[in-house]
Amino acid sequence: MSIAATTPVPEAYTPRQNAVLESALGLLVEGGERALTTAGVARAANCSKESLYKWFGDRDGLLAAMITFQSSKVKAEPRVSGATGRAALVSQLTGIAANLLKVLAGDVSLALNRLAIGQARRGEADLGQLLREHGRKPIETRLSALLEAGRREGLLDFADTREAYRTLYGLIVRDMHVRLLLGDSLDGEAPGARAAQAIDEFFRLFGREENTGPAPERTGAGNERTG
Amino acid sequence: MSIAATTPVPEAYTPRQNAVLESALGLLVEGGERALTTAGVARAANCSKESLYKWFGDRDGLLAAMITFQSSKVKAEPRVSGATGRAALVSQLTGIAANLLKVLAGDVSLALNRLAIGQARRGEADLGQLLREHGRKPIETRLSALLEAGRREGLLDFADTREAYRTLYGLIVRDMHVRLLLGDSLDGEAPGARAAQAIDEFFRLFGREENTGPAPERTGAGNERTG
DNA sequence: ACTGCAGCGTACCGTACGGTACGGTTCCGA
DNA sequence: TCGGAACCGTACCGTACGGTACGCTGCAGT
Repeated sequence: MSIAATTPVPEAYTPRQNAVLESALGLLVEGGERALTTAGVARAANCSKESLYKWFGDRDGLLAAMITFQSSKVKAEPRVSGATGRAALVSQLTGIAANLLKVLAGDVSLALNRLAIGQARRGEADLGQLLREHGRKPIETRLSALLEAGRREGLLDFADTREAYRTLYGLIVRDMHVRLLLGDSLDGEAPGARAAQAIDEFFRLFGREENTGPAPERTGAGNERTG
Repeated sequence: MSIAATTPVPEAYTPRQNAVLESALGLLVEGGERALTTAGVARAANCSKESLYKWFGDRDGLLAAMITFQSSKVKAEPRVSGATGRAALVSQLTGIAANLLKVLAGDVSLALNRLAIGQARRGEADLGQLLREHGRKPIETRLSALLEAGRREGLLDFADTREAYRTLYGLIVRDMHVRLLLGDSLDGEAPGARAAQAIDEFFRLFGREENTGPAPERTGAGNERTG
């Protein structure tokens, strides 16, 4: 409950601490949570347990620091380009979608999500909230901004941004994330192809046909799918 | 690794063992995995640890038994009605979707998924595989059968059943499952409304418009293809 | 009534882990 | 050169947990 409070202010760690967090993440990606013992982290990072406790205060503090550290690494997202038009919107959405799939399927992301989920209980959800805040909020804000821009341009038509975002998320990710979390391996499922298809489906649901050229839905032209 | 092998054949437990598994599930729903100690289960179920080990062989065996037991409880699904036509298909799909949402959001399901996910590692995924086998496979087969029936009736149009199923799953569940697993609480999001909307969206993607009109009874009519 | 079995409750063991303490070393500023 | 701070490595402590052993009770079969 005091995860956000244990770290007083710094929020940015020294290079040495970053290295320790890095090897801790490696340890987590390998053997899972049970491999993430304080002694193990100290041994893997060539540091002392005493330093660990001094820097992160607690084992939970270490876990929280690992999450914020990892999210800070992924923050290197480029800004949205100012281009307008349907093609630009589709391109940007597809890029974000593919990136989302790639991130979600990454080893470190999966390990951290497994850690937070395994930790979560009914009410208390320490790491889960932290992970949602640092991992999912950014994606949501970026996608939502893009959707609303598309709506302002008259390319998209939806009432509730959050609802539209969630549907888009569902079309992109489907059950892939939970399957991966449960240990399944995604067979083929190239991120790029899936992203493009999801964006296409999203436009068929929320696109304004006047701007899409040959309106597919009303004319019964058919929605051919390629599996 | 020997989860499926530890239980020799029975697969069905005595009432006493069922009661023990029930209280173990209750213990898991409450305090999470760390509350699920062998001593705790024995105390909560008024049985001895020795009996626990005799019945389930191992702590992992107990966990696996909890999963199979819980899935056997949910197996009380009614068969599909033989009714045909678009309305009947929509009704059945909506019912299954709402039921899926309700099950996924259930306390026991969430607790077991958290347990299996927390346990899962890169390669090894003991409980995860078991959960996928007993929890997700049934839903997939039922929904897939329904989708293919709709396609045979000319109500739906898709090439790959598995792909269509996954998109439907994404439309229904979206990010709700992972959010719940991470400890978030679904704000409003009534299962019925979400299910109906998801089915509607699915039909807008994969429905054949020619048949959306009043087609009340169509006993096994073929696929008339226009154009 | 006798016997054996299933099961409860408890005690016990070994290990593993979170957390702390301590000595030794390096490095930096005075 | 000195003092101290940071830190490494290791040893140590208490506890908690998985797993086993043992004594006792109740019940079925004969």
